[in-house]
Amino acid sequence: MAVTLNDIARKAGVSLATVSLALNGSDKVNKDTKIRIKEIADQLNYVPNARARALVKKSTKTIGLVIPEVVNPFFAELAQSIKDYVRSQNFNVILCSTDYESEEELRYINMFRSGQVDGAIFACVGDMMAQHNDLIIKLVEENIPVVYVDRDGVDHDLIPVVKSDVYHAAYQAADYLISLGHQELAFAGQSVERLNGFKSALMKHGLNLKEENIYYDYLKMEGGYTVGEKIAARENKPEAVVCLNDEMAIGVIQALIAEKVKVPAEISVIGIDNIKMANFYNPSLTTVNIPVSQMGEKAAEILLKRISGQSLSPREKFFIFPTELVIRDSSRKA
Amino acid sequence: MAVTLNDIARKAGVSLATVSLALNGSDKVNKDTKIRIKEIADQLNYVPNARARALVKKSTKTIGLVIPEVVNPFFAELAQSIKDYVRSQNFNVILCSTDYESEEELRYINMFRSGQVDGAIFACVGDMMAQHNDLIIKLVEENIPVVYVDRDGVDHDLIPVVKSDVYHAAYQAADYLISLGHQELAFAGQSVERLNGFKSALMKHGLNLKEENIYYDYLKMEGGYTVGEKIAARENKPEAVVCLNDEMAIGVIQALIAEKVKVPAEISVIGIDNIKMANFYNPSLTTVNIPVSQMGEKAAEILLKRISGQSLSPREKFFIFPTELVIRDSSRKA
DNA sequence: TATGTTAATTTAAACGTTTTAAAAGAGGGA
DNA sequence: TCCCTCTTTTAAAACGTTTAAATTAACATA
Repeated sequence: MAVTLNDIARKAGVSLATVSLALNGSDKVNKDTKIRIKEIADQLNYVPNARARALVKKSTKTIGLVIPEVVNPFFAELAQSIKDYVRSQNFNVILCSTDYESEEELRYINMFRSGQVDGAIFACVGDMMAQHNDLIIKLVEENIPVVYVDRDGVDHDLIPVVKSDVYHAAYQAADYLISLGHQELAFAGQSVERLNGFKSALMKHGLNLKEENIYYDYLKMEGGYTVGEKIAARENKPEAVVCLNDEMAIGVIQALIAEKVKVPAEISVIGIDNIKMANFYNPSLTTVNIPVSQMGEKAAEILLKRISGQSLSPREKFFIFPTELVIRDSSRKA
Repeated sequence: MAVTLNDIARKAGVSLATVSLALNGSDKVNKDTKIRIKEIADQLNYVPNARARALVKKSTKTIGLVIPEVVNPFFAELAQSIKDYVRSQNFNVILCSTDYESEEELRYINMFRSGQVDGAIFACVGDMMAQHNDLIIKLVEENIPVVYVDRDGVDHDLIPVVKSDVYHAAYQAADYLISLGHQELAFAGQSVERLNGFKSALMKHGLNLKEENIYYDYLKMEGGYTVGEKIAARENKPEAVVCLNDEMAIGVIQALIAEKVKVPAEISVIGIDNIKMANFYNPSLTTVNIPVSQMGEKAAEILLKRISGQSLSPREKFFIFPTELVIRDSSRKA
């Protein structure tokens, strides 16, 4: 159905090889024939068959991106920035969302092994994903470069990692709240790294953390909402709460407001990520900025470097971005 | 580098064809050899080369999805639902975001023509995109099925369209506000169809629309914000405003609040889409629900039907979803 | 013994490119 | 005429599958 090199060759009265050469701009073919062939190709509206080309060139000009879900402002922005960079280098991206299911990630890994992509970025979090690390290493050994974004690496020499300093982000958040005079802080969300950063800030100021102030709830708005409800129901409430991410923070605030607890008058709430919504929420959300777009771009850049066979500088093998406190209206002095 | 059928054949001492047949479960090959071959394949960790397979089977088990941007709750949800359905049928999706640029869409169309996908869904809006309709028809004629989502179709028999009744959605929004007793209504956003729905509601109630009450601003939160500012600056403000989508509505409200205009006490604001955030915003957003997920699933279902060569019922060629008013806290009686 | 049947395996072509090595053609000089 | 060089074109292999058709082997039937 579709036009092939052969069709053009027949029409131009030359061999298929000449056509291929001509269209690829080889200087071995006569100028006039080249022009003639190009004209015919245009006229027939020829588009080379990517599958056939990929088969012989061993390159698909496509990368895979594995994220937990698109419906998540953080990962959406990550995806966007990766796509933007990669696209500027004439690559495409196959978006693979796992819905936090380990099984799904496995399917994607196999798909990548089947030669569908030239490389892949894994931005999937979660402990059960760690079990795939060896499979992913196998991927790399089969010459399909991989870079991790915000996922703990295995062996930096095989798999570069691009991260933000979320430990420090949580530290900054807690430290800031304490500097406002708050003494009893709560933490919402399940993330060892962030919880540790949170803890270390308390420790530094000689505050101790009660078990009841840690809420291991689901990392989305709904999870935040239930945390907010639990807090609202307590007699002696914490003075401030650090949330794993902005979505949770919004959920927490929403629940508190619904239960007539004033934010920030009675409780300060702070998020992490600085998604766009943080600035448009009401009250606007104090948070810690994580430079997602920059991270995505960096990861993409590193991956394409790897794909084109360039070697990486030591820094690029473990690239960590700093975070920054963004003060808005969901927090205030004690 | 990667393991091929040939490697397995050599190791098993049979021909390549037998291996292929065996692994594809053909009942022509002897039970024992089949088992033996499968064992060897497992042991070598064989994954068939998708490019080669695609070349001969003329099917990639992949579809393309064209949307304006991932960083947009509406399209993110659409993408998610399409991916979910398609994935359940063992297809993958290449996500293509155009950033509202016509040029980008063109590149994607050509990529689709190159045999990268078995079919495509176009959810891209915008007038300048219409100029690609003939190219897209060419795509279909080359046997790459296409379905449109929320994009005006050209010829229903070639390109099925899945829509929601946005005209009616805007009508519902305006009609509801009028029923609350509001007389002077504003509209924010550029969408002929929605504006027309809005107008028809006014007309039905004998209200006339002043030119100054139409704000043709950008369809995102920032756009909404500037609309909000403009409204706040006016002496005689409209009593209520219908926004093209929830994002704009949030922007409008945010600006109004910043300018000390109370929502909904002084102005009612209503959105369209019913994104998740609408429910978590503060005040929670009155809006008109558009069943994105259902639309995505339907579109995917229709596309896969087409790909597998099934014919469509007349209804499937133009599938329109009803919308539904969702009353929350950003609107109230005059 | 010849013939037919069935089951298992293999050969070979095909998919649409790229690319290397070889062939063909055109001049030019001796 | 022969040989050399240079330019242009072509043949053919390769990429890794699938699959229709051909082959082979084993065995039963007449």
